[in-house]
Amino acid sequence: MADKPGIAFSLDPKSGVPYYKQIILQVEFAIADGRFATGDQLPTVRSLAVDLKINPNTVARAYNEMEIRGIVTTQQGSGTYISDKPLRLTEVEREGMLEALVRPFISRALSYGFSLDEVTKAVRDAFEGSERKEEET
Amino acid sequence: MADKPGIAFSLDPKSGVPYYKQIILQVEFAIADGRFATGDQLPTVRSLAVDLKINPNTVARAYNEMEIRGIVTTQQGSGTYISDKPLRLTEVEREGMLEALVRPFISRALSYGFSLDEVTKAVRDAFEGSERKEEET
DNA sequence: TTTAGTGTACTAGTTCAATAGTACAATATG
DNA sequence: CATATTGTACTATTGAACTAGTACACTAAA
Repeated sequence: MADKPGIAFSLDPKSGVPYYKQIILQVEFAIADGRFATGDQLPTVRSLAVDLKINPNTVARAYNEMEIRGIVTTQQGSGTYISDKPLRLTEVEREGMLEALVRPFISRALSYGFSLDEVTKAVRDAFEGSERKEEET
Repeated sequence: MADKPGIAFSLDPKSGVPYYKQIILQVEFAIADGRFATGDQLPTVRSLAVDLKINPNTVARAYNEMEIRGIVTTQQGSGTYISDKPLRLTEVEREGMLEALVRPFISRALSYGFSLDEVTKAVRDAFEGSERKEEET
């Protein structure tokens, strides 16, 4: 509790997932399971770039996308921080975003012949798998 | 009922979705809502290419991907047909595929702060939106 | 066997996403 | 102000995805 070690970022070059997306995912997961909380500072663009042996711009791109999504806020000269409220959207925006998220997912599930029950169960399982981690905090 | 007019393919060049994927999606949806059934013949590579004013190889690529996925079977000299069983997977394969489909979806939903209830409801809505079309047949 | 139909193979061109290199701008802090 | 630390802008390169052009190979049917 004395120091926040931050989270351990790592990249898998062979995964086919772009570096900047890997960074975003790791931050998102860290927020989801409590390793990052409101106000926490992310590693600086440069330090993370050195750490991961990639270009600062690649880190910056990840941070920028997250800022656009409202996940973090950046202040030049100071650093990048987890947003006060991870997401502050109107109800309409939330619904629109959720629908945009769900639609392609469902269309694929449908074309593969999965039933509503199967999908619902899989969704619940996946959710509970994630929530379990939070309970430990 | 006398003739099968087939489905009306169309492409949107501005959508950003590759042509071959648009074709796949249209076939998948046509299967999902009953406009295509087992054994039906797809338009030939050439005729669809002429129809959509694209290269035969682009159509062929769509058909190939669908064959790999088991959605259609092709026979040179004859044509391309909807598979006997749209998908014939073992239970293990089905579960693996579903999980692979669900996981990234859920991780995004989580990072945006959506609850299980919200997601479940959205999934059900999306599903019913698709099923409704079937009831008309 | 011929012929018209089917899918396929190979090559090339274009576009765009992803990343890096490098220099710049803003801010905190002494 | 000075200077170290923060994020940012601009450009270039690389590699992969996508599509097209064209020629080929297989099959059904006359």
